[in-house]
Amino acid sequence: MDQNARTSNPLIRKLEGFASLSDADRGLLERVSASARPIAAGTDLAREGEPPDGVYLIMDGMACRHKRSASGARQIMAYLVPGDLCDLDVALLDQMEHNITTLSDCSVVRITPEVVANLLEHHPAVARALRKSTLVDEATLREWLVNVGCRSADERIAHLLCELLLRLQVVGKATHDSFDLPVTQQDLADTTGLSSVHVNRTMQSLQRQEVIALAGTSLQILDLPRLKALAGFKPNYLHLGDRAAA
Amino acid sequence: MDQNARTSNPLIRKLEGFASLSDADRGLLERVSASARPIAAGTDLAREGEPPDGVYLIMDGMACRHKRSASGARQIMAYLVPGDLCDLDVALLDQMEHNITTLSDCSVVRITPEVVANLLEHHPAVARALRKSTLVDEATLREWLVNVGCRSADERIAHLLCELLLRLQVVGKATHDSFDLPVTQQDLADTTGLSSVHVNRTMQSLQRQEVIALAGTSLQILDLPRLKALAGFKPNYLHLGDRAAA
DNA sequence: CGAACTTTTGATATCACTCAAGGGACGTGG
DNA sequence: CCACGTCCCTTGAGTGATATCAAAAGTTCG
Repeated sequence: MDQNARTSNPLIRKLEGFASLSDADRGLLERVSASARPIAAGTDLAREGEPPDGVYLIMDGMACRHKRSASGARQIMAYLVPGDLCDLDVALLDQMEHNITTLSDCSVVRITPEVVANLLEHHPAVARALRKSTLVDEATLREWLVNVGCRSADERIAHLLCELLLRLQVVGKATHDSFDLPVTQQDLADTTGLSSVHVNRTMQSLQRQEVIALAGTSLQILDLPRLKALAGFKPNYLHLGDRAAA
Repeated sequence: MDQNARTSNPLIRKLEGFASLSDADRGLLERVSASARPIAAGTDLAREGEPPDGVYLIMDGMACRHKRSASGARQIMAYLVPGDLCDLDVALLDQMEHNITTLSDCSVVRITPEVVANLLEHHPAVARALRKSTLVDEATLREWLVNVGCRSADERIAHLLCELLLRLQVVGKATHDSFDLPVTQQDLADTTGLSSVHVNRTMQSLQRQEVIALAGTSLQILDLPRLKALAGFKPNYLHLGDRAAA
């Protein structure tokens, strides 16, 4: 089943880690994800206060969930990377209570509620994988709360980078030790609950320690064991099973 | 349908806000929740690293999800109040990646995966309500991330209290302006990412301003508009619809 | 080539933390 | 019924991590 995982389709790669898919399942997912459209950076896919408009699947690039507090500060609550899709059951809600916005140029599929319902009802393996994937998204959100609630600035940044490396590796968007991080330091600040100035200093410190190297938007992890140790990173919440070896 | 909501069953009260239930649905839920057992404060219902053991439903008291960071700090990631139930699909996971522990003496129902599956497959209105309820739990988690990521100490505490008042009102566990808060200041600290000393000072300040009054574990909101304003509280994430009037 | 955005740097400020000790409240056992 | 232990709340003093402010230096792109 692993040779099949060598598809370049990030959704299929991810879901195969959560359930064994049949050729028919894979074909179906291939067809569902074929209608990806390019979306420019900074585009809202969903807006707070508006009714949800279907389920979005990211095929390339990065997007995020975020909202603003009453005082105007922005909090990013999730990164959506290739293979991620937002809220299977979102159609049940009248209103979004947060925004979904692309952070970089993206390739995105909009899946209608009908197609989602069909997947969930008539394709049990896919349904299981999708539900499991949703549980992992929730676990990730909880881990982010731990990140902001409990960890120091250095730990927060290190933890975020560990997580991204693993998640991107799973869908074939990271090599052994590097990946593209197409977000500003302000975005990282709004993700980690820090100021952008402090994110800058923290990233510099990690570079001076030769734990990471940054060239443009390309991030290389020079010393992953060290980065994990700094972060106190335990990958169990991603429920990757044996894929967590990395 | 509102006269029916006057049941004292917190699960039914909550779910009726999310979908119209038939008498049969209500009867079924009544039967499911009839087997509540008393559980002492400080008991683990689920432990990190262990396989999940079914779905828990809180009928009375308060429990929480929490985990410890590598450095030993505890983060509480959710409060479970009467009517709340944890992760419908949790049976899909091999391992818990967080703990669920009672904060006070509780009355708890363990629902087997089979019963959950039956509810989801054969009782569409109940299934819709349960799924919607899960979406609200997620939205609440996101709001908590905003709370720790963006807000000052006073705002965090005020926001938490606003949320609890509303959630407890929905299930009939709060009067117009007061409810029981059976948690220590250390618990509140681990919830909000503050130190217990600072929680103490913040609570005192809210009392001095005559926004709240605390007598033992009983909390009274003296000036709800003020408390909401302090918190920048917007209840939309709870998806209460017209019940959010409070 | 200029405008807009992002990164970087330095100086200063502050909110919340830590440490440490005292005072209640509550329960248990003598 | 009192003594004692434990847990929680409270207070004060000192500290520190991170924020804020402001400006300069890069970068990107039309």
